Amino acid sequence: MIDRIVKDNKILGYLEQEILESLWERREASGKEIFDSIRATRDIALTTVLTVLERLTRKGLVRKIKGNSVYLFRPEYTKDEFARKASADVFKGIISISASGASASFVDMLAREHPLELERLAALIDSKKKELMEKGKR
Amino acid sequence: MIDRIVKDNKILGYLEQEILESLWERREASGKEIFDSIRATRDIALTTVLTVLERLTRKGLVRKIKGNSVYLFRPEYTKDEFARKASADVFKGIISISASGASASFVDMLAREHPLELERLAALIDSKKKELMEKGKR
DNA sequence: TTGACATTCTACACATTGTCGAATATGATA
DNA sequence: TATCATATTCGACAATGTGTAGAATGTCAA
Repeated sequence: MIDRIVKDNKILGYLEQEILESLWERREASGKEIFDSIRATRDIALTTVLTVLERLTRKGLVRKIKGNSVYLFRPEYTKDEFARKASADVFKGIISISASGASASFVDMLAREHPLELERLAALIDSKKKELMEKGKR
Repeated sequence: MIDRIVKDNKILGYLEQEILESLWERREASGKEIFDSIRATRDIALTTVLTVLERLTRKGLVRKIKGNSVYLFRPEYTKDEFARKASADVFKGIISISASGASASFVDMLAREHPLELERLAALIDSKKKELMEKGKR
């Protein structure tokens, strides 16, 4: 039920994310290379990949670079940067609905998916609190 | 640019969320009441509201109850529950892309939107860590 | 000039969301 | 009971986003 709300749990479409992931792995690649990497898994047309690459470029997520004989694509942001930026809005929306619910959910999920990150998150909070206190003083 | 990815920063459509919010405020209301509450702001048709209410019901977010002379609607979840559930999948997706990026972004956003919640978040992490340690022992 | 390969265009299908009018159902009343 | 007002449901349309890919076009070397 509720699952559907989130549009298949993706910030991007499946194929879009697939392609981005492939690009993150390679740092830079031609459309054909991406195509090959995806075709390894499933049947797909080259033009489909090209189209999506084009769309990602239009969205500002991928940069298209003239190479020697082919265009090359590279992600405009690192995974980290992307996660940061892309999630900012989602977080904002969710926090605006319920900050406490969002926190609880986030911690749960982080604990389940990346328990080690809990530590870093705690540290982040600490420094953020200090930062806020500094601001408060001024 | 990146803003667009998140489908207008919403987990739900604008109108859907507007209606849900109105329902959360009222605990329970007829379609007409919701309609009135929204029409106070902008021009909209009754049937539009009814339709969306119907869709929210189908999505399992709202319950439709036969009242005396009219159907009544009430949210199936509290705001908190909703935020928790709805965000779980989004968080999962984002964490899977980059746990550290997600954490950073979350803390930033929380600090900006609900600084007081930082405290509670820190506490949540503590208890979650303890919980994990317990599990570890067993 | 002709291929072979690269790139762009155009298009379709499907799902979601906002938007309503038209049709229909229901209950009170003349 | 026939009628009216009101409530509810149906069916539709437009816009957008995404996956999908064939057709058309461009480009460069032999």
